[in-house]
Amino acid sequence: MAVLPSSSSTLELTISMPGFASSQSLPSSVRDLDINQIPSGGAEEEWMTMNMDDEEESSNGGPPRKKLRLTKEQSRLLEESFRQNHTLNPKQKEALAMQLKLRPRQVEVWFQNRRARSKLKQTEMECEYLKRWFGSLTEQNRRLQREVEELRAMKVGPPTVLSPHSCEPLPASTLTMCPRCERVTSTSHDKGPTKTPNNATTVSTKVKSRQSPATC
DNA sequence: TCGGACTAGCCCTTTACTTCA
DNA sequence: TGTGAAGTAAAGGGCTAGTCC
Repeated sequence: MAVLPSSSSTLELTISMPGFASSQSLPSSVRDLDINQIPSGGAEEEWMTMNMDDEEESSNGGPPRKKLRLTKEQSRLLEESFRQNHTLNPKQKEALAMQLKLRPRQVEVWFQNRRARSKLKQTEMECEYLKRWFGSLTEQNRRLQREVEELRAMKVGPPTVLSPHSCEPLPASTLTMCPRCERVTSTSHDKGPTKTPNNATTVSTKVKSRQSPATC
């Protein structure tokens, strides 16, 4: 299993640039449109207002906000900066905004959205991993149940389970399945050392906390 | 030392807009 | 040409930590 994060806060993802791939198929006239360039054919003042001026305008009953597409270069620089740091201090934000000819608020919002996308991707990957883990545990459980049935059926055979206390072999007839954790135990409910599945120790703490209480 | 007011930054949810199939 | 889905920029509200008085 290759995708297990060591911790949810430290997962590094390689995510394709949002909207970047899809933009490749755009007509060049659209793809190369630079939102920071003044559109030809007038409306210069409006354009400057939308890009650099007071951002409260649209919330005060002004003209409806216009959704802007970031250019490839802006996206590239933002991604690059995001790779170095997932958060920006005010100075970095200001500098980046200057460099990109955007408002600091736009840079801030972009980072917020980018963090959200990153988190979403991470959650999806964790979900996928847990699904697969669940599947393999289910299969393992099935196998163990079959094994128990077989052992019960062949009572005459030599016992294969040792008591953790006495190290004496336990008769198969004394073995039961714990209804809670579905582990095979002896009827004396010995508390021997338990082992988690191979990867269990690397699952995030959230997952760990949902495991059954150590009653078995 | 404690607590209330204020501020900045972040997250989460929602909205608005664009693009594409 | 119309439409729904997906992607994403932006807005707004809530929470929290830090600072000041």
